[in-house]
Amino acid sequence: MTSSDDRLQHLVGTATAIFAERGFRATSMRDLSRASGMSLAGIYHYVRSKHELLFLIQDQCFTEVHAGAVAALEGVTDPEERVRAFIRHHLVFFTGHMDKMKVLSHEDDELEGTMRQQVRERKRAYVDLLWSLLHQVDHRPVNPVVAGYTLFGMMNWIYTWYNPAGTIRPEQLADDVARLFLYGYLPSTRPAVELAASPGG
Amino acid sequence: MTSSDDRLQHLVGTATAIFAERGFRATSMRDLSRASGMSLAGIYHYVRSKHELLFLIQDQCFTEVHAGAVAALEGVTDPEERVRAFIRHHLVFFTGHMDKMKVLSHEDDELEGTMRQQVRERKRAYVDLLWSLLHQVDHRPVNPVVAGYTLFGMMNWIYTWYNPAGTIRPEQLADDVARLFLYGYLPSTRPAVELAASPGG
Amino acid sequence: MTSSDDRLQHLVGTATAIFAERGFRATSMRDLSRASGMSLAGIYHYVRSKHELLFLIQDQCFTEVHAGAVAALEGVTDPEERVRAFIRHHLVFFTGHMDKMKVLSHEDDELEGTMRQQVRERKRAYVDLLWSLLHQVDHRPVNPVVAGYTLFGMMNWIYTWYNPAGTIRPEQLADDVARLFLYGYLPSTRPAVELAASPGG
Amino acid sequence: MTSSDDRLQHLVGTATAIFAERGFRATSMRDLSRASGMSLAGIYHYVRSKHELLFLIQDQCFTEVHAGAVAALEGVTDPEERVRAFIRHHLVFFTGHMDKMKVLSHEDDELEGTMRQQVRERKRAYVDLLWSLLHQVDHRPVNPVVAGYTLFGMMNWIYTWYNPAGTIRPEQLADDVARLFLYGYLPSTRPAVELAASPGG
DNA sequence: AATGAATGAGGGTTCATTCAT
DNA sequence: CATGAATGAACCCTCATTCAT
Repeated sequence: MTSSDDRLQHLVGTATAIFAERGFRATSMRDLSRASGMSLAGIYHYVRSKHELLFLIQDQCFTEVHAGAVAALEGVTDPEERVRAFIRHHLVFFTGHMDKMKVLSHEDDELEGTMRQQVRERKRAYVDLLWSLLHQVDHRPVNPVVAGYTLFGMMNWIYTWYNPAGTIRPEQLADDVARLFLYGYLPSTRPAVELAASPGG
Repeated sequence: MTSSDDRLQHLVGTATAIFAERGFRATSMRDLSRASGMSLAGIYHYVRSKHELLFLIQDQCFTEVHAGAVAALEGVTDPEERVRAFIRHHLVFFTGHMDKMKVLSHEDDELEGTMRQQVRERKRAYVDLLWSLLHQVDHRPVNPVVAGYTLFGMMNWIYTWYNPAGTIRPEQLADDVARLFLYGYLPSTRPAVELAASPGG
Repeated sequence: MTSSDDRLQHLVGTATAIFAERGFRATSMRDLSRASGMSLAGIYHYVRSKHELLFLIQDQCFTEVHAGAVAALEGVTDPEERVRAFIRHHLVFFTGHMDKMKVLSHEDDELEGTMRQQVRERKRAYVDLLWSLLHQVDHRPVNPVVAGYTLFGMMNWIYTWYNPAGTIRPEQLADDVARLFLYGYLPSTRPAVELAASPGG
Repeated sequence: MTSSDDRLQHLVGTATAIFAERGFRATSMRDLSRASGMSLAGIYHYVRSKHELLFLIQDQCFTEVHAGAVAALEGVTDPEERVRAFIRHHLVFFTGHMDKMKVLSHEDDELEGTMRQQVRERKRAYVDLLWSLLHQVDHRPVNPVVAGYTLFGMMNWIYTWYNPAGTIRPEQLADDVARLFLYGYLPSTRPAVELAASPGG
């Protein structure tokens, strides 16, 4: 027996998959009807509009990652470790939900009015969390705004290339990204070498 | 007197702006007609379809950045410097053409058939160029695929947040990103510390 | 209360009339909308495309005439009489459905793919029926293919000139055509033979 | 060097072929432009409209067959022989010009106004010619209108099935049709009369 | 709760034709 | 003569949504 709420979640899940695959605009309510097995009119019992479906996806997802990140940070005290934990959680979460990630990133601009606002707020809360973590770490003098967005870029861009069924494991991906963000692509960096070399060799 | 080619370029330019603003699918040919000042049917003298317009934008743009990158690398021999030059060119170019960047990134999946293929090839050539640069630099043992895509993520994500009219200058942005990618967010000392600490660790 | 099927048949009927009057290509879906009293979009609830409407007309009609012909032949054993029965049925049927006849004849080449194929098959079954009747009658040594097509020409051409509201009754038309096909325009023929055989010639 | 008139005739010829193949309505001026090698606007130097092109085809063609029929009848005095001559000419002419035949038959209703009227008159003259021939032959008591249209049906229907490149020679086709029309499909009868008449013939 | 039926608005594209050059 | 460029009107069809049942 499926409850009304189950049916809504089934719908939201189907929508996530199809929006991710085809794009929000390119998906018709008929597509959703077909894919979800619900009648076209039936969908409107659970949702006021196509846009509300998108809203639900994005709202739920931001709420979920945010809560997940908070949980992942619990007990971690070292600032650098906390950044690493955030990165690891973000990537493990989204490599497991590539479709949500795509819908979040790609359909970022489709909502309007109240829905838009609420999603924006949820998103801001999540972004602000990373922001605060970055501030608490002793860092290279780069623009912190740039650093934050850059890190999100590193992580979120994976929706364009990462294949969860491929050889790269999510944890490994997370480690690589964390290492790249924290220490950079070059080996132990030049300054470090200089420092290490100066006193005792 | 405007030549036929000028008119086409005007059209492509208008389309780039509107596609970037509203998205390819959300833009109607009537929108383009209005914005370009050409009649709806007149557009079809220069372009076989709405998709061809997208194709022209993407094809031209990839051709252009690729040529620009090659030019920017000319005379630069140090491997690390070459990576930096690539990053700087990419970011200076795209901060000056945010709309193109958005259309390239956001409408990456709209084309089909031959057009898709050709754009894919142009893109590959450009990506491969960065790939080769990364290989020639002595680097931290991270998955090179991950490193390349991650760098593109850092750079391309700017279409979601960077405001060319704001306070961050393109060159400064480029420097920050390059530094972040090459040396990481943490201050240079850190690896040295690890090294120093290892004997006792 | 009109059932969904009634509405479809109403639509098919309207389409038959207008396609016959104006031609398939010259008829717009808006014309059909106007004439049927259904909204433009509403039409697409019953039919996938304008071509499907044409398909339905042709498919139903060939199915109908074929069944009618088979019924008309029932119990008729004399080969010559069977040919006559076929002719009579064909002409009585189509003089009563001039619009269908026109759409069948005039729009014979508009369909493509599966629809075309299916209509072709239905048509072939009907034509083959006449073919077999002609073979079973003792006949003048003319090319049988020519004879068959010629007879269809005699009958089908009426869509270009026959007026059901005029003075010529369908049955009379059928008799005339049957007599022309079987005995020819010139007198003599069988009576002539009888005459020749008679004593006083 | 091609004269202006040659160019027009080239255009009319091309149009005939394409109208026959695709239908008048389904043929665009661009199709004609492509097929004729003339520019789209250039066509309008020779012709006021697409409809005028159809008019020229039909007008010329009816004029031509009519003149041909008159010539074919010259010197033939026997009424029955005259009917046969008409049939033979009609079929030999049109098997050699299948495309014209199709355009004449299939696009019979496209013209309007003066053009329509003039074509109608030319057609009437030609039809009346057959009419008069049929009246002068001693015939079976069928409705003469029916007989005339029926004969045209026998002959004109060939545009739906006859293949000039096939095995049936035009002359043979003409003989078969003439025999069918004059003597009918059933055997002998008639020859018996001829036999009976021969002693004194 | 669920759905078949219905629709106004709008989508991309093609058309016959005109006109400046 | 010839043509590239241009366009208003119209094409078939799809859309998100509503409503009677």
